[in-house]
Amino acid sequence: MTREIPVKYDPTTIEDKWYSYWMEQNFFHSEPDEREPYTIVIPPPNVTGVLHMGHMLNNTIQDVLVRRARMLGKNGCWVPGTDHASIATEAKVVDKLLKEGIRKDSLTRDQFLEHAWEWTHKHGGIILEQLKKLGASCDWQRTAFTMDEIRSASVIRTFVDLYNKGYVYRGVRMVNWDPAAKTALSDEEVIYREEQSKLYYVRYLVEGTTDQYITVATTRPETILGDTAVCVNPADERFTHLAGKRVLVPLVNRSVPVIQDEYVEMDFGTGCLKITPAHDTNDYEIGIRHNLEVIDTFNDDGTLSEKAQLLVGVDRFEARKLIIPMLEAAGNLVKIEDYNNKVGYSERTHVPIEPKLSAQWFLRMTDLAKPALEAVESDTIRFYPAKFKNLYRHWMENIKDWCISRQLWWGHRIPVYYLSDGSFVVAETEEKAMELARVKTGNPALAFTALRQDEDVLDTWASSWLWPISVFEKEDPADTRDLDYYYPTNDLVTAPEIIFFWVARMVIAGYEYKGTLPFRNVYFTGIVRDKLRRKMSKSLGNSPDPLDLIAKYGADGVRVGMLLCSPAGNDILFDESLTDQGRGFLTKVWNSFRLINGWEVDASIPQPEHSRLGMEWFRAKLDEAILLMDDHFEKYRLNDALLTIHATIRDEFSGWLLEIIKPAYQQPIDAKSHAEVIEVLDKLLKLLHPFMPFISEEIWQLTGERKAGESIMMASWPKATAPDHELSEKFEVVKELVSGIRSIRKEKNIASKEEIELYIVPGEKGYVAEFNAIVEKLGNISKLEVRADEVEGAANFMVKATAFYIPFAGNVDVAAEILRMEEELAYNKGFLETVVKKLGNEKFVGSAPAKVVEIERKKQADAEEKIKILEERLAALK
RNA sequence: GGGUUGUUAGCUCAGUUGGUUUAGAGCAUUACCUUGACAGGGUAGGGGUCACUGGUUCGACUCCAGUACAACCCA
Repeated sequence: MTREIPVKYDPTTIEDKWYSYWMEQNFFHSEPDEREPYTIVIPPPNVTGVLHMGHMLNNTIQDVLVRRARMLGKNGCWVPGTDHASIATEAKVVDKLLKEGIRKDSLTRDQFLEHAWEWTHKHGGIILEQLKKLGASCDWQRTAFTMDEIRSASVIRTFVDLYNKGYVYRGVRMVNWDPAAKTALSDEEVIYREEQSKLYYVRYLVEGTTDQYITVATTRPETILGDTAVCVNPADERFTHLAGKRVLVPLVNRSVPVIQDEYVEMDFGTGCLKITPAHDTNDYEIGIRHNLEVIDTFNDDGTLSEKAQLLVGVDRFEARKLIIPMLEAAGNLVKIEDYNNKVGYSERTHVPIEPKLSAQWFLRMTDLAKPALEAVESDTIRFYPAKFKNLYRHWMENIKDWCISRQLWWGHRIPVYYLSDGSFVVAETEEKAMELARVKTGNPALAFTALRQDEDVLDTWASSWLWPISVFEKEDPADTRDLDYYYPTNDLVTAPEIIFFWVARMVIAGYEYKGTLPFRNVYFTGIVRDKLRRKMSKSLGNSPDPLDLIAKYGADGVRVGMLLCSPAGNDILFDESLTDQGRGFLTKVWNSFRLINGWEVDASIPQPEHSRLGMEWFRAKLDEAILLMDDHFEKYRLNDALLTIHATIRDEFSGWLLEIIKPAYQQPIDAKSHAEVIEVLDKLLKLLHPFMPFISEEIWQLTGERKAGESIMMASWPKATAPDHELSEKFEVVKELVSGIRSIRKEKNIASKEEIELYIVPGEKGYVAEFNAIVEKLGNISKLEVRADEVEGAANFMVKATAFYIPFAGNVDVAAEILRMEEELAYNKGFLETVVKKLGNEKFVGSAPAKVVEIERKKQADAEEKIKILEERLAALK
């Protein structure tokens, strides 16, 4: 059945061909049926984003999992979709409009949203199209978007429900304020950077004195104008005399108390801390404890407000420069020191964050978090690797209320409607809000214009946390057929950096709204970094374009390249040599098939003994590999599973089996061996398919008569029968022997084509002749003979306690031979010594398990025998 | 400052209840093979006192404590 196939494997055309075929056959689509479901929801990428290396890794892993699940007979469903990414997308749209000369504040909310939707429609599908190139077997008919109708309705419904249950509240809190975007940010959206700054020492006059001062150290002298106390540690004896006194704030001469709080570190700065409750999170907490006045001296854009009294309207950084000479002139500046501190920056606008008091919507988390913590603690939800449980627990136990409002337009607008008196109602729609408002006011004629909806939108994660539920919802929320079938999902594949943003919150939402977990297993991938350990990012320009990589190495090559080096949770240091390895393997698989494909089959010749033995051994080896892979998959050790099939194909199948059964040049192969090798190849391809879907499909289609609509992706995962471990172990000795022969050939310059003779002098346990046929073939041996004694003038080597001799033309270098044997002897003696020492220890023999002691005794016997033989042979040579 | 995790070959990493011939893989490197599937190959080799110091144990890369260094998370 020789077919014409190309010498070189061309991934591009073959990958496009099979992806189209799978799509036409609708293999990726899933509908509920009687099979066990296997569900993954994609971590939705940013709708206006493009594919980066992190997505490649993450989605390759998901594809591997879902493809294997289908082959195991499960109803595999991988739901794709995108996320509206409120702040990131809005920032991009604002930038784009600015380039067109349009300022955001010149537009109405509706006009701006029109631009945002236009942008979304233009860029929204790009990333999903890119995933197709990778081979992702997503159920595209289920593609969801966090801002489509169904998902939006779900978000709003949830907000109203949480409000009605008392979890949502409006509060004035210290938030991370982005003065450029003029919005609050969550803690997770702030990036702290080490920065060189100054520590300013400023003295405050003690009230009622003319020469007593207390000196504080601060990095932000411009906030002095908002000071409402000076704080010392109660244990600090240097300041006990000041307790209860008051001091005057420099420049504005406000009288403020000296308070005592253990928060102050005695050995930092002067041991005195100025307290500005409006502009520092810790100061705010202290302010609450000591009932301090709060003076907000900043405007929303970061300039100083009327309340500052001085420098009104000046930007905060300009104010810092200007206030120093003012303090100096007033005689309050003591000294300035260089200082390194960490400053928070906005992840999106890159300006320093201003801690600011602001009215925001919050979600009370403490009660909601309880079942979510329990689920992970009890391993109801499993983390891979498990070390992330610690991180999760730490966060959950110290959980803070979640600030869910954002001062943006792009997102789900908060369904809160204010009345003219400042009171409000919360409802899913304006109409329902109106009803509530009419009841509330007792005025059935209340007009719609009397209601004003909250201007803010919800944090994006307030939609993402519903994702495992909302992707299965229908227009009619009562239609729960899909949700009932696919939920809880099975596996979530994501990055550890969003364990709080997303994973924890999904678990919370799952328990609150479905009463059960959203997924059973969470697989944390690493971060893809470059060789210098920098995270790969577009802004750094250190990331290759994934599509270029696919074009160059093939999707299969890229997938394998990434997985080869990525144990769960470990960062991967990406280098093109990895994808190069992937491509190398692709070529190896192709050439192995090309070899088999090129053989003429002759039904009249019987199966040679070496082929019969080789096949028998390989079947045992393959069974071992299947069991090992299943075990690796079970433990989510995907790269180990890949390494197993990689080694089985490259080393065992191509390196050993094919060499064994390969007919002589231009000779046909017997029909039995041919059929058998196709059979094992078929299994190997199936085991390979989750990792390399394209080449496995291409070859599988060529190895038999396939009907239209057939595909390896719908084939069954191979099952192992009890492997013959004894056989595969015995074969390892054969490998050692063949390697020994190859070494001698190399050492003595004997060409592989040249036939040689092999003489065997067995040790006490004798020589197993079972595999002689294979040894003869692979070693190109013309004569194989077991003897009782030394062969003169021959190269030799040992495997275990058996000596092998190969006569050759030329002189034996006796001196070199002696040297080599002496080295081997020394090694064995050293080894024996450690074993004997161990066995000589009564405590060891007494307390170690019998099995372990037995193994040690066998080591001893083996080493002693080998030493004996080596000594005899050395004596004979000398 | 608090927490978490790590430190094994030149590099990136395995090492799965402490014992499996005195530590494994890939890459890189060295030598040979322009072989009849595969030079994007093949064959054979070199390379490690498992960060350091103690402790537990008959036995420690593995468990415990401390030290040094690194990364990440939180403030």
